[in-house]
Amino acid sequence: MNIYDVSQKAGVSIATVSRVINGNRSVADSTRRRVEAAIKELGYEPNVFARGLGLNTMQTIGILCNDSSDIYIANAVYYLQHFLSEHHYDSILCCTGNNPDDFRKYTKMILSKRVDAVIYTGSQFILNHPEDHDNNYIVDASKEVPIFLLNGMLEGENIYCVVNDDHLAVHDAAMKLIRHGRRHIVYLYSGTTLSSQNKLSGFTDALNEAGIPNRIAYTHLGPKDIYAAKSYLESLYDQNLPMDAVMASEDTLAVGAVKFAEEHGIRIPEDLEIIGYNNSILAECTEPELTSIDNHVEKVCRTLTDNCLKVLAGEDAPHKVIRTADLISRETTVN
Amino acid sequence: MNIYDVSQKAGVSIATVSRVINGNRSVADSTRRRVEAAIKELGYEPNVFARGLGLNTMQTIGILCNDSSDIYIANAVYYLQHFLSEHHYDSILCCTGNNPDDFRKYTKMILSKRVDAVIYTGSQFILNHPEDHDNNYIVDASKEVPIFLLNGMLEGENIYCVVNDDHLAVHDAAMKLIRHGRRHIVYLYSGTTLSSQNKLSGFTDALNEAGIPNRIAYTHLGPKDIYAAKSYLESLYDQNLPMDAVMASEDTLAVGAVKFAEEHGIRIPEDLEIIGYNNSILAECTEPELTSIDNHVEKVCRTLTDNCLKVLAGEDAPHKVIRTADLISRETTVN
DNA sequence: TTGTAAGCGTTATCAG
DNA sequence: CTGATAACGCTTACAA
Repeated sequence: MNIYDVSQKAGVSIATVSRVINGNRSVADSTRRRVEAAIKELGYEPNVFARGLGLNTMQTIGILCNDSSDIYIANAVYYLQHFLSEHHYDSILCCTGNNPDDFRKYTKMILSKRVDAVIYTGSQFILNHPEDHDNNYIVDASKEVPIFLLNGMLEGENIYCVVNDDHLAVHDAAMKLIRHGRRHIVYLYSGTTLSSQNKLSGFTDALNEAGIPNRIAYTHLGPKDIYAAKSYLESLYDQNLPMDAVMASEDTLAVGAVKFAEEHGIRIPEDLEIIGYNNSILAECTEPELTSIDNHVEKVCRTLTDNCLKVLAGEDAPHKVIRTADLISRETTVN
Repeated sequence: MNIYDVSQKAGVSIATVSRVINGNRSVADSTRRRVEAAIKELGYEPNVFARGLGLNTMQTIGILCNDSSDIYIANAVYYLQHFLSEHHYDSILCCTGNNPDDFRKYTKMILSKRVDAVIYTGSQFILNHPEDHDNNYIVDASKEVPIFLLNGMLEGENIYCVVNDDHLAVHDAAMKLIRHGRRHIVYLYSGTTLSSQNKLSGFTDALNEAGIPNRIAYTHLGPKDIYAAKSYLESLYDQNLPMDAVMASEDTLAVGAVKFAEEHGIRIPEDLEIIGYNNSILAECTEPELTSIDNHVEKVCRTLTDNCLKVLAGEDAPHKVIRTADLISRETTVN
């Protein structure tokens, strides 16, 4: 079953069939109808390989992420795939893990599949040693296909970024705590990605602006470490260090803070306010429920895929979109 | 840059280059080395489209799921993609939603991409009205490529299933509660999938075996409805119906049960035991932490991909693998 | 508006 | 063991 069968059935040449399939204008209406009927009747589907050979595209987008089982990433992947499929683009998913050496490897792999674009989901893909040309793997890739970064920033002619203003979000949340009179705020974070750094600097900037001595304690934990967060806070507690609020770069870490407070009879939010990040379902699981920063994954993904579709259609798109996140107040903060 | 360039550089014909690329035995070692050197030097990568055209395969597996943002599914997708990529298979991800009409549509779509196999992740793909030939869309697909069902059961020559014994897991967990003296167990569940039905019947069978009048209350909620679960329990409570344990088909629903108990000053586990399902991270977020049934997603996925790779290599594989789940005891049950 | 025919870059079948 | 050469199924100048 191929294009010849259709052409025979419709009594036209394969060129005409091809034109109909590709929505080419110059086909007489009557001919078009005849061909469409033949296609339908035979249940014909063009061979994607042959099509790809001719067009050098397969309507497929490569989605790279470090770990699609992470709640935040899983949501992002879901929305990306969903929005792209609305426009008849398929998604090839590839998880790289967190080893930067693998970023280049998987980028090459996905490019070798001749995807039409690559989406990097998560700021860990942006490495921080410019002198080592660490990010060249992305720049190189951008010479082949347009590149889209979700929560990553990189300049480049063929590179398009959508980022959350993590700095601002954390800054404002910290300011809120400071206005509540909190002076001993612990910041828990994980990783050293661009996003992590922005969040952290948002926090320290807020303290500095408020003239609070920047002797806050903070540490570096894994992204899923509820218990590491809890025991870190316990170690501070055991040292009798004052602590009246906790901010976290991930909801998981904030969950650890809730557990810590509960175990030590510390009242939330009276004695300890807690703010998480991502506004994931975890924020609704704890008691009291977590106040958390929501960066609107769905909208971010929509913006990114809109840009992607524009670029693929040959239109212009902004190289840099900055979105703001919102604080969702629940029960671990005052008010 | 194509196979001709390589052949020229190596001073051989394209046929020989092709043989080297495909690991064909009948190439002299010296020739092979020469070709490999040329490939390396030129950084040549075969064109996947042309390759696909010739071989009619692209080393790609289609993964269908209803919603990849669901924690359980996200984990499954992660492991599937990961294990397949270890064997140089790429994954096309496609989320169908929960409308059965779309199952056929997306199946067709993914088949039109000429994937080498299709994996259906989740039991909702198995519909329950045999008289309507509801599942023919899978059977039809199995005529084109091998089909793998994760947590779904369907007979068929080219269909391979890996399922958890949900019935047994829930049955045993219920028995445990009964042994603890619980007589008023509420079962919360979501959906009407095969898996849901098995869980439910495991529950009712246990009650029957124990001679407990099967006047348990249970209800039908969305899979992510923490609050629906909570308010459903509240409605029972308001009616003064006795209740000394809650079992749930999803951790989210069990989280709702914890919230309910907390709000009404009901002691866990003394007055109310609670058992969730999936042993997700949610089980670790509540206080007390949830006892939950773990069905070992990673191993299930490993078994499935092992089978898949075998079948694609032309080897035999079992059409039906049944795995057992384990109860992970935490703080919402006695002992 | 339509058809002819030349690619696209492989793999696979023959001969040699 | 190696090389011509015919598929593979489609797109797209170029002609008509």
